[in-house]
Amino acid sequence: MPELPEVETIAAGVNARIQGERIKSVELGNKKESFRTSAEEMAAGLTGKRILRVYRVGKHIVFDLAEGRSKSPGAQWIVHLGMTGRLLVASPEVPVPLHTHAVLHLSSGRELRFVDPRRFGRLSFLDLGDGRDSKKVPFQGPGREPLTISTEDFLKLFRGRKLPIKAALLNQKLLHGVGNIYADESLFRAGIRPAKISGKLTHVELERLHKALQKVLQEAISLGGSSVSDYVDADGAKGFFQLEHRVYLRTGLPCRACETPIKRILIGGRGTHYCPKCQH
DNA sequence: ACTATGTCCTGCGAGC
DNA sequence: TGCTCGCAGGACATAG
Repeated sequence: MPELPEVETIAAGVNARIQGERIKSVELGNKKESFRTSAEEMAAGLTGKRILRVYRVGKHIVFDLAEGRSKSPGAQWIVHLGMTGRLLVASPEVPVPLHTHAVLHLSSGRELRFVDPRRFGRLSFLDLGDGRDSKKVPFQGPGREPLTISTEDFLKLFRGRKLPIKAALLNQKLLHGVGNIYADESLFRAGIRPAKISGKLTHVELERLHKALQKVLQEAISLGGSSVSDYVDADGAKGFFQLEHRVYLRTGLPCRACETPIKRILIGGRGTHYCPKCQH
């Protein structure tokens, strides 16, 4: 489940490998659910464009694309990895994995492949036009960036809400980029029970959560993210943050702080892990 | 305006 | 050993 730190790692890895390359041709699969923009429109839009830059917005990977030698993006390719999506840069002789839904043939002769067994991932193409149409704005993501949001704005997002704080953290329209791992991990580090109602958190608790979330995300980015199930970054290397998990998927194991067994409950249908002694 | 629930999809592991 | 079955979850549609 690639979340913000994993997507950041992958985007940086892809950028380092293919920045500046031109997309010579495109092959798209027939699994319609993978495409938010029709395959025809996407293939036509991508073909011939140059990749200016690859970066992360929320859990999305954004490719800024330009025509010819232009340095301003006239279009964007947006990749959401869903649960099991992967972006691989490979030579043509490397066998194409099962569940490959898109292949971009690049000017270097290599291929950028989008592989996604579960098909929760989504590809979209955004035409930005010549920059004069105010409706054609660059992709901004559904919510606010957790790494840069101010404490004041963070407090506003969660005040007055009647759902569990864990569910609120997962809502991408509030903060984008936080998923199940980092929701659980940040709540542990802030000492807050995941089932606690968002609107009942005190000012102090929300400040602690804001700090804890930013810290845990930054720590994870510096370790290359978590590789819990089938996430592999652009190098094919795995991240190491899972070694730092304090509660996520540690049901029944002793809390790293107090040795109380970690509990697992369901919140909004999601597995949720916490320490009953450290979190209140 | 919010919040809750069901759905999509494949791989994996438990259980027989 | 080999099979079935239930579960995992991010985003979105739909319902309340």
